[in-house]
Amino acid sequence: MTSESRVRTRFAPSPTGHLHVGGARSALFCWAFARRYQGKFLLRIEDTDQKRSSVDASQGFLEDLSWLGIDWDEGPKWKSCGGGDTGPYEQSQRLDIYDRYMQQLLNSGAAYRAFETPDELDAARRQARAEKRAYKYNRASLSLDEATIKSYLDQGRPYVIRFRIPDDQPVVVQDAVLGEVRVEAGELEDFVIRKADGFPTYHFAVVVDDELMGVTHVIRGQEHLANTPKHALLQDALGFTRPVWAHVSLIFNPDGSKMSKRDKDKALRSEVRARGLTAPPDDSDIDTASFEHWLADKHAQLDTDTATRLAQALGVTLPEINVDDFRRAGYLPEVLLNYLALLGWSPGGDLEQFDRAFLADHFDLDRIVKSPAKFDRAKLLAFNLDAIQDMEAVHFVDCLREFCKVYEPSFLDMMTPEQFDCFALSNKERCKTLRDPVDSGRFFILDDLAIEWPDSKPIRKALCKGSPSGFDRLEAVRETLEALQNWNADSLETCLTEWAASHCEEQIGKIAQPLRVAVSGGPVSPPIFDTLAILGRESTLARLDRCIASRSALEGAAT
RNA sequence: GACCCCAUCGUCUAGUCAGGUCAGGACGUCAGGUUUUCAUCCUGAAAACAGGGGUUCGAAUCCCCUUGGGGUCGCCA
Repeated sequence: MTSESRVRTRFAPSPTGHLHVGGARSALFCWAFARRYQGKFLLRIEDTDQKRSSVDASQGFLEDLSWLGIDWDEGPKWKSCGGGDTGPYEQSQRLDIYDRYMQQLLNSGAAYRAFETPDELDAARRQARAEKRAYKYNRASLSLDEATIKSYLDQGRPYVIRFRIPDDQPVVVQDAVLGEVRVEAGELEDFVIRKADGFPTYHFAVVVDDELMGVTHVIRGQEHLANTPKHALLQDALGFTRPVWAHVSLIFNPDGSKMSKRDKDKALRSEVRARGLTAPPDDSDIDTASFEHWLADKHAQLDTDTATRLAQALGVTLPEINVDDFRRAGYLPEVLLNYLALLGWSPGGDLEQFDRAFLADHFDLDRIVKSPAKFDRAKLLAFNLDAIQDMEAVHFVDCLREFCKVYEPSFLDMMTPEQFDCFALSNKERCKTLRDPVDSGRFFILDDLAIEWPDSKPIRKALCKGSPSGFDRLEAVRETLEALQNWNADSLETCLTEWAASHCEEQIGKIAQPLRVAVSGGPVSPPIFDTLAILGRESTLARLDRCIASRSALEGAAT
């Protein structure tokens, strides 16, 4: 491959909301393809919608991308990524560039000014719909004479610029995954390339930027397939070279609906409607005006924090759809990356689990799957488990510590570093996510006085059933524990195994489970010796005593 | 509705481009087993070429139709 034909790919998100998994997969494919051919991967922020763009959101994208390990060679600067000399990489900074090319099209007659108002167009669309006709812009402004146009301009009438679709010629585009895609003449309408506010539309900006940034391969979601003929025509009119397109199929929810970044808002809105709420719940901390606006506009999105608060107030579980959601849920970045790659691409054969380096060596366009894929959380979870089990123990401890630092700082505050290490290690073999240990190990950081033994089947089974019962054994073992010399997992194991030999017919479970319930308030914990070691002698005995003291209440409830 | 895209176990997929192995793997499911709880772990099983027509000695594979699914139809990207 010559240096001129060096691969250059780009990921071009609009900075609205967080990076969702579909976008992440597109970015990953672009990245992998560039790496595979020693090319460049660029990042460009498509912020030509003044109403929706926000600086914060694009920061979120960068963070999400870099968490996944997708680094970009050119684009916005962020840590060690970004830079490059085909920028600026924010479209809002490139307005003068677009205007130049816009003028070129205007001069050649390939584009023209159109003065219809949004309301007029809206009415025309509705009418077409009512008449069961496909709507297409009627080119009314194309036949305006120059004097009229000049007078409109003098009056300061707002206008857009439309691209004039060449007549009578079918558009054929080659797609690296789909093959030839053909659209007959007359199917396309004269689409808008510059909005009334002077900003280019997506179609125009994307074409100009891809050319100027030397993009050779455009890998993107199939939702863009219908736009591609428009882009091809624009490129032809501008004298640009067409890139290689590769349209990747979409990712769906298990129920078959499109996995959309708006799913959270959808879930929230439908709950709000189901309850007939017209004002935000008291504890959601949302002001009424923005709540009403959000409720009325199905395109509106709540930011993550607000959505989370509202979900809590409503008792709704939000679907995981953004990269950040999976991070919060305790998935490992390399696992998400692996799974995402597998959703729509495969290396062939039976290989499924691989890392970033493998992708960078082996990824190619010809193995991208054409059909849409459903996102299977169970499989992701299984991959995450495999990865955690394969990890070096010390690395896992580091990962869990990092996770807690961000999402569960109380675990670090309430435990000594030694306790935390032991806590992490005792969970490594049994957790599927980084969140599992903190969810199931909440009791570790609770005050001893906060542990309760609610009346439930597993608790009664462990404490009340049998003769001797769990309570009987707890009372019997207390003294032995109190007298134990060195309080650590090994000595606890020796001690309790010996004790079980003489008191439980060598069945360690007979004492393990009552102890587990006594110190945790529930039937689940890490291995019992680790659990007691982490808790320490003082907490263990305090919880034991309180549990024993609750005996009559629980036995009373059981009858 | 119009246009475009897609179609192998429940799910992700290998096999398709160069027709010829009991259609392979993984996740999930089910049945056993190991285990101090949960989670692991081990063994085994059920499970698919959407339907119909061609072409061919032979079709998951090539062609056509039907059906089903999806995308797009914005001064969003």
